[in-house]
Amino acid sequence: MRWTETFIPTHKEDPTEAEVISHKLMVRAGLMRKLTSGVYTYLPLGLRAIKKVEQIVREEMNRAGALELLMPILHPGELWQESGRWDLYGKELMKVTDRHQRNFALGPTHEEVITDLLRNHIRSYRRLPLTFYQIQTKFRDEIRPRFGVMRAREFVMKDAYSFHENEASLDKTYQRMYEAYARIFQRCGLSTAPVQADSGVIGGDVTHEFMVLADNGESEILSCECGYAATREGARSLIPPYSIEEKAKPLEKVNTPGAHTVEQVTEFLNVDAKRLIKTILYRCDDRVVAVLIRGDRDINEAKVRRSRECAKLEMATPEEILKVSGAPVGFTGPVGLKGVELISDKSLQGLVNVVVGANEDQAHLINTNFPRDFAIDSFESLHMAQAGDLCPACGKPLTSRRGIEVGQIFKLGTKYSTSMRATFLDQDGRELPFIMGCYGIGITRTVAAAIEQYHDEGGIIWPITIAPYQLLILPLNVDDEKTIATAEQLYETLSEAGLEILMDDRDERAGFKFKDADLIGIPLRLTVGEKSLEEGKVELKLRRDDQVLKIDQDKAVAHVVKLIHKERSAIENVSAKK
RNA sequence: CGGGGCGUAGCGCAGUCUGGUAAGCGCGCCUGCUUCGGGAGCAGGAGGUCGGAGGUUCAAAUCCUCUCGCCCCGACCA
Repeated sequence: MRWTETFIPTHKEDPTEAEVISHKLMVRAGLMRKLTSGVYTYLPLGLRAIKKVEQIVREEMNRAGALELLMPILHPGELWQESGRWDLYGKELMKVTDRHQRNFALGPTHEEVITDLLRNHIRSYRRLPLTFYQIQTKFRDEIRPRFGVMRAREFVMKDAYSFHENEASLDKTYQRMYEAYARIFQRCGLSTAPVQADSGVIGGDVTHEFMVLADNGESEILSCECGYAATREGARSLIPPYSIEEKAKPLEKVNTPGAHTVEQVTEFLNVDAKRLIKTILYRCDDRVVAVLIRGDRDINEAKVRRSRECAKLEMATPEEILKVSGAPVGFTGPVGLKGVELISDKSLQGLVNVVVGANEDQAHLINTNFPRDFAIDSFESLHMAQAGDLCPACGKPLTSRRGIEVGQIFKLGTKYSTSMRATFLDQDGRELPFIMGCYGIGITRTVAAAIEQYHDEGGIIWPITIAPYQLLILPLNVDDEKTIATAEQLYETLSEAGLEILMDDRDERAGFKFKDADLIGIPLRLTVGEKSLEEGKVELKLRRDDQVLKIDQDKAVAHVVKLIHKERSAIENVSAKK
């Protein structure tokens, strides 16, 4: 492709709206433009990088035995009502109505549609297992889109769904996908870490996220030197033990005017937050559950949801709190709390003489002890993990890093097949729900993550496997006949050799073209200029280092082909061995 | 959803408080000359319903009301 015949609107200045480097560079390098909040047009250069990632994903999905199809972006509302997610998915589900006022949703993910397909067409265990995938635009009405394509509302995603007759078959496919994912990200040149995660609204029990480590990533990863790694939400950390060597004192009520947060209460009473119990009321489907946790810790709602097996979990409203506890928000406590389940995080074990809300306006109880003053129905791990907690695998402290989630795989089980009555007949003629798995990769986010990982002050440094072009030919002075003739000839010969080439044939000054070359980050650059041509040479340079290699004109083709091969295999052979 | 900020030329911004030759700057774009190996110089030029609607006024980018869009922070931990 000739620069003058394509569309690469580069910019010298950062766009004001961009915060993170990948967003800035994707705009500056002419990869994309914003249409509206969280929605982008991918320009030719950006689209080429996206297509490269897609192709790698496609190859690896096919290799793993998945079948490509393409599902609609517009989903009938009934399908989502059937699975229960019409109400449960949340506001991110973009709902629309057609001219007949029929309800539709823009697909944020496709479990419903694929399950509907399978239930209509697969009746026998003999056809299982089956895995389908698609690469398609998704829409999620994010509460706050940001960081460009990293948290967009409209984005390209690969999603795959597998169907099985039993757990063993699901395990096998899950493992296969896990390995495919590792290969995909390696082939994209990315270093990723698989971590244990929470399954959120998708559902299911076992799930891993693939993270690209990046300082400004949105997700916090807790990891241990033993190899354990999990997201903050998914971590099963242990809280360092804290016990108090004190005799139980008599229960006492104290006035705590105006103190309705942990901070205010601890300050008012001059006690450590660890000696306070927070009592949080949740509406869990149709019942109310009180969750107790030590004052210095936060609750992991995903754990509560799983523990109570409820579909919808929300904090109780102030009205509900008043009704249940008899006191306004800020004074709830476990003593005398009636009509609710009382579950506790394990962080309460070992506590003596603690502070709790009195279920009375402007009052707390001190020197509370259990089971003397109240009973706890069960002790479970319900806390949000944090750095410094202990590794569930080996007991050493966990450390915190940040990452960008580029892929996630789930064992769904029968969540959707049961609610949507998608069944097959096993060999004994029994009707059973499909056992499912699902597997996503954020394609556009992967491109952004690659830029986060590979850039310098000058711009992007594409890994060659996902670069929009492999080689940039840069004739310095397009008015010089010899220069342009040489460049044209190299362009032609190397194109015939199968290389993807961009030639900067613009009539611009050298410095200008060099700056743009660095900005758009094509991995190899072949500079053709009068000075070197006098010696019969052209100049070959890798974007990622500073060395300029002067090579004989007639050896240039062979050299370039060899170097590209070398660059590719540096990335791809690693994955081949794994 | 709450709070804050911003909408003026393709991009980045000043001007708004204090209404009146305040429609301006830099980059980019067009023409010409010079220059030509890391975002050139000079000269000339094109380009704006000042986000939109309504209002106040002799007069509105500027004041008032409404509205739309964009960005940032926060979002119930008792």
